Amino acid sequence: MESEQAILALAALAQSTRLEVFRLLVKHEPDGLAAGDIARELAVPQNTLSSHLSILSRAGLVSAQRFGRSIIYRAELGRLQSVVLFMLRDCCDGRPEICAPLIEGLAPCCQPKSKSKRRVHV
Amino acid sequence: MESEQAILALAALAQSTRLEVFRLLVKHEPDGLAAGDIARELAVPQNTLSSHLSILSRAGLVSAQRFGRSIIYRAELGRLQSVVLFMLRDCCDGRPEICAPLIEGLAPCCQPKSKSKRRVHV
DNA sequence: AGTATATTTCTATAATTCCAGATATATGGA
DNA sequence: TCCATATATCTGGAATTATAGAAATATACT
Repeated sequence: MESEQAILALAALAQSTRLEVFRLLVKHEPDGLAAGDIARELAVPQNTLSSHLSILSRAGLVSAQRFGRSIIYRAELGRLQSVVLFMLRDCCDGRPEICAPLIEGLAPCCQPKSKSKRRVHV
Repeated sequence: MESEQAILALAALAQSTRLEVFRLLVKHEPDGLAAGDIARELAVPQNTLSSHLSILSRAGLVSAQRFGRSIIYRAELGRLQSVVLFMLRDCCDGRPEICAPLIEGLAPCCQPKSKSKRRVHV
C-alpha cells in the first residue's frame, strides 16, 4: 500500500458518521447493508450518507453491489488490514519483538467465547 | 476506547506529514527521536512539525519526554491497537471467523525472517 | 408510458484544517 | 546575567471538508 491510499483510508474513517458506517458494516459482515438501511439506522439524510459512502468507497474501505433498486454495501476488512500493515512497515524488520505484542493483543477480539486458554487452530 | 478518541487518532494519522512522523517513530522504537531530528529527517519547518507533534500527542499516538533541551518522542503502539480494536468491536462477538483472517494476516509483519514456516513462540 | 422507490450528483454555505512567519518559553553553558 | 539551542505557541490567510437542499439517474411495478 502507498502512503496516499493509506491517508485516503484514514481520512475516510476520521469522521464520526463514516466511522459509524464502517463499524456498522463490519458488524453486518458478510451480508452487508443497503444504503437506505444505513441512513435509517444512523438517522442521517440519504444524500449526506451517500456522499459519505462514496468517500469510504473511494478509499477502498467499502464495496457496493446493486441488487434491484438497492445498493448493498459491505466492509472491506482487507483494506483495513493493509492500512495497519502500512503503518507497521519497516518496524518489524529484524525486530519482531516491537510489534509482536501489538498483533497478539488484537487476537482476543476474535475469541470472545474462550476465556484465557489459547486455542491452536487446526 | 470511545468513538471520539478513535476519530482523534484517525484524524491525526490522516495527514501526510503526521503519518510519516508516526511511521518514523514506529521505526525508531523503542528509542524514540528528538523533535529536531524528526524535523530534519522529514525536512519540515520546526514550528509546523511541533504543531503536528502536538496533534499526534493529543491523540495519544505519541508520547514525549524531555531530556535536557531536547524532547524525545516515541510511538504509542498500544494506542494504535486500541483504535483497531475499536473498529472491530462487535464484529467478532459470536462470529470469530469474520475477523480472524484479518488478525492472522497481520502476523507476517512480525516475522520477516522466517519464510513460510510458522514458528510457535515459547 | 407513468408513477413510486432507491440512490447519486450538483451546488453553495459554514466550519475546519494546513501552513509557516513571528514570537515566546525552557534549558544549558560561558 | 547573557547568549545559543531546542521546542512550543500565536496569528492570519489559503485550502479543504461537512452538510443538506434541489435536481438527476436508475430500477421496478402497473
